[in-house]
Amino acid sequence: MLDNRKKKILQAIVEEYIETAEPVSSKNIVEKHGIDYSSATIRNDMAELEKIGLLDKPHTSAGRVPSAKGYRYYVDELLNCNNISRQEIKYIQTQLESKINQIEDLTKIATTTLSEITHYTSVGIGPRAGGQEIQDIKFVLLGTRMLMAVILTENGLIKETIIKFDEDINQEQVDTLTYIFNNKLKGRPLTDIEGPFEEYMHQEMNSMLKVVKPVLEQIKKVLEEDVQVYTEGANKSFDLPEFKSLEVAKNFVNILNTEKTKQIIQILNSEDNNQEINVYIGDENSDEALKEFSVITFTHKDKGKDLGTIAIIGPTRMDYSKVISAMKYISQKLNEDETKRLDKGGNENNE
Amino acid sequence: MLDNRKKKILQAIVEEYIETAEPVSSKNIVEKHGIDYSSATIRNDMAELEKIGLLDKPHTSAGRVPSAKGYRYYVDELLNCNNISRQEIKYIQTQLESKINQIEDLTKIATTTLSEITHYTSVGIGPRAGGQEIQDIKFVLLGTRMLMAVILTENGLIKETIIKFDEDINQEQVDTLTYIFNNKLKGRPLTDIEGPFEEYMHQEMNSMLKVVKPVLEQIKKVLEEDVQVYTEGANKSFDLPEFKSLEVAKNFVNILNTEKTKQIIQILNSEDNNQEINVYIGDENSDEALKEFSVITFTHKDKGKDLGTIAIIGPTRMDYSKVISAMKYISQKLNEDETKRLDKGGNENNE
DNA sequence: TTTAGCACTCGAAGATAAAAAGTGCTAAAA
DNA sequence: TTTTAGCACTTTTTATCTTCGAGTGCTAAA
Repeated sequence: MLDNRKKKILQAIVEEYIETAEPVSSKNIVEKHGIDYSSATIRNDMAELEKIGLLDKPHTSAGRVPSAKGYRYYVDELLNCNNISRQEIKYIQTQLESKINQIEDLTKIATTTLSEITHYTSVGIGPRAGGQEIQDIKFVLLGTRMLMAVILTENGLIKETIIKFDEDINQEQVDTLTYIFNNKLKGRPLTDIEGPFEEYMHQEMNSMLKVVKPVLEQIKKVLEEDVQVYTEGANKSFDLPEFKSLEVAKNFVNILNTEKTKQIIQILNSEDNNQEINVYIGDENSDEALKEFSVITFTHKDKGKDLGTIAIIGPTRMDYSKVISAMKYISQKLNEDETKRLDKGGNENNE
Repeated sequence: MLDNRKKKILQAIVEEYIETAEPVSSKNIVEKHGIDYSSATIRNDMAELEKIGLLDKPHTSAGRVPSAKGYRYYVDELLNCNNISRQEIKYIQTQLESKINQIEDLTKIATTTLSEITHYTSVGIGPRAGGQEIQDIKFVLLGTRMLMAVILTENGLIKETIIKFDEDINQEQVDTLTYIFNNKLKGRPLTDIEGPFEEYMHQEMNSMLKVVKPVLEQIKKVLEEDVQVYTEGANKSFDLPEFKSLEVAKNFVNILNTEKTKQIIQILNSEDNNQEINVYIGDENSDEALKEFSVITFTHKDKGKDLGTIAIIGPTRMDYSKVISAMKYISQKLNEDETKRLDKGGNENNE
């Protein structure tokens, strides 16, 4: 357990370093952070904080820098998570209330807003469709050899895809298709489309196989692949001093490579953590590429159902207070809206 | 007009510089590019090429570097635009022939493929829907207060959007909607949805206004906004020596900012140029941010209709020969496939 | 018209030195 | 026991100078 003064010193160092990106000296703490002891006293405490592993020292004659563990302590114990101004609150409200037609749009807007408020790079991924219950499936014939499948889930997620055929198909076949799919799948999780349902179709619906097979394949493809990824404000990070190092900048661009981002966020989220907001600092990240960055994520959920994940990615020297405050507020706001949305039966005004 | 030797020297300098990123010396040209004159002779020619503005000199004791004008001459007069290997051709074929369901997918795959072949960053934007003729419009009721509109155009472009209502709507209203829209809009360009049609609806269809108004608004929104942008291989550029300069790297990331890319490519394409492939070298770009980069674009067209634009963005020291060769091949291949696709009536196998 | 030869220029790389910033420790003060 | 003044020590930063090498430009001859 740290005594009070050490806590204050750690906090001062973390906050000063977040602000200036320069190692913090004992003198600086006395002068700028109103801790009324001599610099020698501070130095002694700093040496101890370093011994416990909360601070690092770039070299002998530099000041101190928080270690990953130091940031962790700060985030867990010292951080003010209500660091958000009236203006910012107003801005978030305006943004989130703009006209939205789908859950994906909501995630996207939240992603953008978060990046704008925090000035860090944000990444959003749409909800994983997997576990959700199917509410309705529609098939629409487009021309003679093309079909559109529209799948609605309980949470208002809408997936649509185009299916093309080698031969003409007619309205009757489409109606049968609609009937079978709805009859067998309504109320079941999306994942049921693969597995038992597929087997059933193959065995019982032999006559329809020519139509059913491409449909199933295409739907499966869409459910697997189509996780939308939004990246916002990648350029903002490049103004940060840590991006002076070409190596860091390169790694960062590599991480934002869509393929990789998706993977990473999913790894992060799968790691049990059912906290509202998850913070991964530096080498706490299991992914090698992320070890010199920090990631803060939250998943917008409703009754345990995933509605999309949003993350902030930045240097370990990140303004945790600001990011976490903004996330908390956005998260809360999304939940309010969600409640409203469901109360109204999914019928927001389009105007 | 350049004499033969000067042409050869210019070509040697451009190609050597593209390969090594180092200023090229007179000695290098004699030794590595089989031009059988003394270095002094080459030096004299180089001085003249510099005087005409085709070469630049970083400083007195460095070799020469092509100027934007020099690259332009090279691209227009000296370039081998058939610089593509058997292997690469094969790879492109495989990629483009993979299962594709929509024009957007095709643009996306072509964008990815181009980046993979050239090792530069590529950007693709989906077709602008604007001018295309409407082939069919479908409305699908999803629940009681939600409608999906699906618009098919003559070229197989499919746009869909969700519309939400304040009040319940019924199947009858949807049928009326379908009838009116198709009756009035089939065979007309998409742009007709705004303007005369909108006025007509407001005047004649007063009874339906509550339903029609949100529909029109949402459709207009989708047609305006929803130009897909794909960026591929942004990380590849970061290995190029010009990206050692932080300033350059930063500008580049800024350009790839989705918003901006879209804008830029559309500016580039609006500049009359109805060439198959357009090359904009360094300060030939009107956009300030692009002046230290080169952009090569082509638009995949069918009967004058825009089916998507793909661009390569890289340093002015770009391997024009390789990029242009790859683009030419992809462009040609896309046109072949397009012909096939239309012949078959838009019915590719889904398998 | 071409080329050999050489003086000249400029940047890159290395060496040295002085300056600046901060710590760690010792010994004294509170 | 805790705090602090003071100072030696360490390490980075910055500036200046030198040297080295690469490459040109020009002159005069082939």
